Amino acid sequence: MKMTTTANVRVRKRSLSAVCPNCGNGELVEDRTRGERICVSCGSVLAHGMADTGPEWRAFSREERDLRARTGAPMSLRRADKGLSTVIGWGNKDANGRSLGGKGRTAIYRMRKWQIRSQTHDSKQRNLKLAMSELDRLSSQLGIPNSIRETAAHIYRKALDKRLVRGQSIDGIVAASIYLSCRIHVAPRQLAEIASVAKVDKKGLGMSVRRILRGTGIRVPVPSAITLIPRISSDLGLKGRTVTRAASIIDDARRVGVTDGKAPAGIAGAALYISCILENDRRTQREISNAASVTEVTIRNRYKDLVRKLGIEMDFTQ
DNA sequence: AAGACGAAAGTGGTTGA
DNA sequence: TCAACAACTTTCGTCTT
Repeated sequence: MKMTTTANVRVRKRSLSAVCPNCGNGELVEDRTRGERICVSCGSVLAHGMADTGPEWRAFSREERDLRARTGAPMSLRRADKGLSTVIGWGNKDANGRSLGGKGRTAIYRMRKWQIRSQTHDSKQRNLKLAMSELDRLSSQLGIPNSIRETAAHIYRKALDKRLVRGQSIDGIVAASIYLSCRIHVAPRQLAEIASVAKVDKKGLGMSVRRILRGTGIRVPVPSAITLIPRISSDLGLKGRTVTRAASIIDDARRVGVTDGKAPAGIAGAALYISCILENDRRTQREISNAASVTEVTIRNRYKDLVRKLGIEMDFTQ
């Protein structure tokens, strides 16, 4: 993935020329959830992998976090206690160091008791700490923006509450939460993509995803081929015209009903392959299959299908 | 030599009895 | 629970550019 000089991107956002260098007209729009800048008229993705505004450091405990953070405490679902807990110490002394007498002591006992009950202390907190640090690590590596991270954290908490994490690897459930969160934000990543970064295999990840879906009753939109187009085509560095053409091919395909039951990535890859040829912006089947995380064979099968069923004229002589 | 093609066998998931 | 099934993958030999 290309990295742009991200430091400048955000600061100079307003002073950017509003004209797309690809199509010459059109207006540029920043899509923060995907970390991309997009031309509204031709659809070309002009920059991606934009600044990750999260901290560049990692921390494994509250103490480390507090030590490293250079700003005040935000309230975030991604912190094990949402950053809001108060701790009552164990000594039977008051603020001046004097021992407490009988009455004060029983009061403190009572407060301590309720405080401990109010945080399902130990195991859950420990679990969340590990999970949230893994969540940050994974999503940084995948370039997942904060909004999607928060949703992922929310999903993880839900899973934890429903005891879905018991007996499963924390990492696996975290990865699954990220996967689901991406789908909810209609910025789908594929299982294989996330599995390659997480310490779980694709099969295990899929099982965790279904476990969460079943256990929590969360509803997520089914990923469609069209939502995969921006991601795949920006990896390939395609022309804007090629991208929009691929999108319209998928539109047609859906109307004709060619997309049912097929892997969205296969359809997306095939549509891109076709529009690459039509727009004379050639990419090999291998390049596309890599970007779409499917095999060349699948690209071939799908694109034959599409060409046949949509009656697309393919002219290879150009 | 690289890319495209398609056959054959294998895999994991879904469906229906 | 099992078998049948569709979609997809892997592998590999062949053809095309």
